[in-house]
Amino acid sequence: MTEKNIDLKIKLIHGFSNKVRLQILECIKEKEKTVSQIVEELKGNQSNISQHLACLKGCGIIVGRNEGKYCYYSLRNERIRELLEMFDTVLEDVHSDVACCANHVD
Amino acid sequence: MTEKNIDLKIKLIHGFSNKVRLQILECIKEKEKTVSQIVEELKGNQSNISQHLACLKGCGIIVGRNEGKYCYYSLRNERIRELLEMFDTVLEDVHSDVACCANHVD
DNA sequence: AATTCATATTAGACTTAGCTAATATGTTTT
DNA sequence: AAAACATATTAGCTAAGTCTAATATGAATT
Repeated sequence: MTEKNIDLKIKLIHGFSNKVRLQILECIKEKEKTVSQIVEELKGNQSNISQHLACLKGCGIIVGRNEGKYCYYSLRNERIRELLEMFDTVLEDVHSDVACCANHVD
Repeated sequence: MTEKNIDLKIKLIHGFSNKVRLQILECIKEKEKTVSQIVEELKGNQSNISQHLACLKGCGIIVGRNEGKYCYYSLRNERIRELLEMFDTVLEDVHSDVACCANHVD
């Protein structure tokens, strides 16, 4: 793996490593939604959500589609969905250990 | 997904979202290694590597095994390896999508 | 039992990520 | 063309993550 590739990989994974972003992904997992729908469902701050959407888009995790004044976001493809499911699977394995990771703040 | 579970999920994913940690994982992917072997191979700082190992361990991504004065680290299980491979697969997608999407900005 | 070796921990500086509030851009609606 | 609406961008602040250097712990060697 090249230096450049590992940087891209970090960028990709980083896209998943935030609560708001994970919630956005859960939110649009089944079907595309507009920014305001996401803001509404997550009870979030519009600016904040918009920034996270930009991040997810920049990471290649989601895609945006403009329609008039709305912008619909959805997962980029099926593999992203599979990856999300894989996280859940691994999480089941790992459940108890993660709970005591000292390197993170709750 | 419960509130608590989503936090655990973030912690797990966070474990993968750092260059040094990804390099460590690549390094021990095939077989267990001692801390000093990892430090040597990555040409890294001992303290730094040790902290990242603690993080990976705390996230349930790797396990440590003491043998005398040495400590051997390895991937926790096969699922972790699969997840690592999944990242590469998804990364390829992102690459190829980007490659054939004229509208994409860097 | 003193020294060396392998690893872990701590402290402090530095960097990056994330948040909110304010403002800008662009598109409909009136 | 003005107002309302949807989304994006920017600025400034705070919190969290990461690094290095120094020190501690604990096992093996002498």
